[in-house]
Amino acid sequence: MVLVPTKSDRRREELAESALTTLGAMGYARASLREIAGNSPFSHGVVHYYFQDKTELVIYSVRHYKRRCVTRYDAVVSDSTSPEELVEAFAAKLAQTIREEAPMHRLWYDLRTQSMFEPALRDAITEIDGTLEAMIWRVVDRYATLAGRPPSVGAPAAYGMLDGLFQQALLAYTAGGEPVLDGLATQVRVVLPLLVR
Amino acid sequence: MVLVPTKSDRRREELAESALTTLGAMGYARASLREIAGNSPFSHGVVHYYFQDKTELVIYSVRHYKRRCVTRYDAVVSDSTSPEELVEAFAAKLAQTIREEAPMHRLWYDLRTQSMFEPALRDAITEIDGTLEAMIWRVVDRYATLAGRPPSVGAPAAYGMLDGLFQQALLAYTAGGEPVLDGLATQVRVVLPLLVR
DNA sequence: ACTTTTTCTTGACAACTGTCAAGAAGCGGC
DNA sequence: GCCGCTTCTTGACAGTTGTCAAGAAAAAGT
Repeated sequence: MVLVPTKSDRRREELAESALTTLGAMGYARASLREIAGNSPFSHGVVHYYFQDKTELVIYSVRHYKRRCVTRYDAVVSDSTSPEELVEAFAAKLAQTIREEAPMHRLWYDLRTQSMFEPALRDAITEIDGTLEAMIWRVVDRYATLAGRPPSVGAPAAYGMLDGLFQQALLAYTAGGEPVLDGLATQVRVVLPLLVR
Repeated sequence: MVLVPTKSDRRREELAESALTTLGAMGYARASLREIAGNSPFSHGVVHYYFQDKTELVIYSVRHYKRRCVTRYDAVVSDSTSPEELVEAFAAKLAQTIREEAPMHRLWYDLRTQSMFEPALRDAITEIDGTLEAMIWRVVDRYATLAGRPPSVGAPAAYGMLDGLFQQALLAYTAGGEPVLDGLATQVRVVLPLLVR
């Protein structure tokens, strides 16, 4: 029905974009609505014109972001013609997204953790987490196909393990910067082959 | 020098214990000093008599807790006589600690994530994370020995992957309760063998 | 018993929070 | 130019936060 986004929709996206900057830099708890509005072209009151409350803004923002990003590895999947090529491309992409979007990833882990304390976040987080699992599974499944061997673990386990490595790398990157990213690539080269028979 | 804990030390532990309850239930950001003191035999002002600020109290508390808990799997390591036995005991212990200490684990992941936004937390978190990695490595290394095969990944990768699975299970347990814990045990039975050649 | 020191409570502070209402500003149609 | 509607700003509200100082209470020392 709604083919073009309404003027209201575009404002919401604009606000969401500003919110993501602030949220990514300060985290969920420390990012106040005034601070968020301060990094936007608007004043602090406008938030409640477009969103019911802070939670709705945050959920909208992170949904907005993740929608763009669940396709991050699709090119890796479709362009690779051998298992080795896929591993390299995947490892490179992982390191790249930490380098270029660390604040967004920090925000994501922050929100996912907060959802354990704040039920209002739970549904949205669970849904997004599912799309991330599917995203990772497309990579693993494709790797299995290229290698001609069946996966050795299910989608949840594959996601859990790779997400654990990613989170560890993000944490180390936050404290130690660039150098640690090589370690992540090395780990991925070792781990992906373990995920197929 | 100090063989017995001073009276002051015991008060600090007492406060830390109360703080852990509140922090575990509400998370780092939402647990105010008044709330923490409210769940203790003292009033809210006493915190600044024993701790310089909130951060110091929180770090002291989580250090206090983790010191007790890094030995959690040591019995598993020393009592197992076959790889299969170790896997079962380890999987059972993982599920048990989620069941019995979920709030503490939520708090830990909360603090670890906050450390990416708050440099004041970083040193303590990094140090504790190292002891957890060592704890997990003792399990994996022992499994490798019992299986008569060398580990296929290093300590950081082993910790990253297993921690990822654990965190995923904790998240699912928080939303879905008891039933999901069987899944964790199943995953561990599949994954541990992948960590040795 | 009196003094000194340690321990703890109370009440206040300035700053900050999410929320909302009143009205200004902008903008369409007429 | 005027009206009505949408959009946005301003300023206020009630509540909360970490922090700290003043002094009460308790304990220790003499």
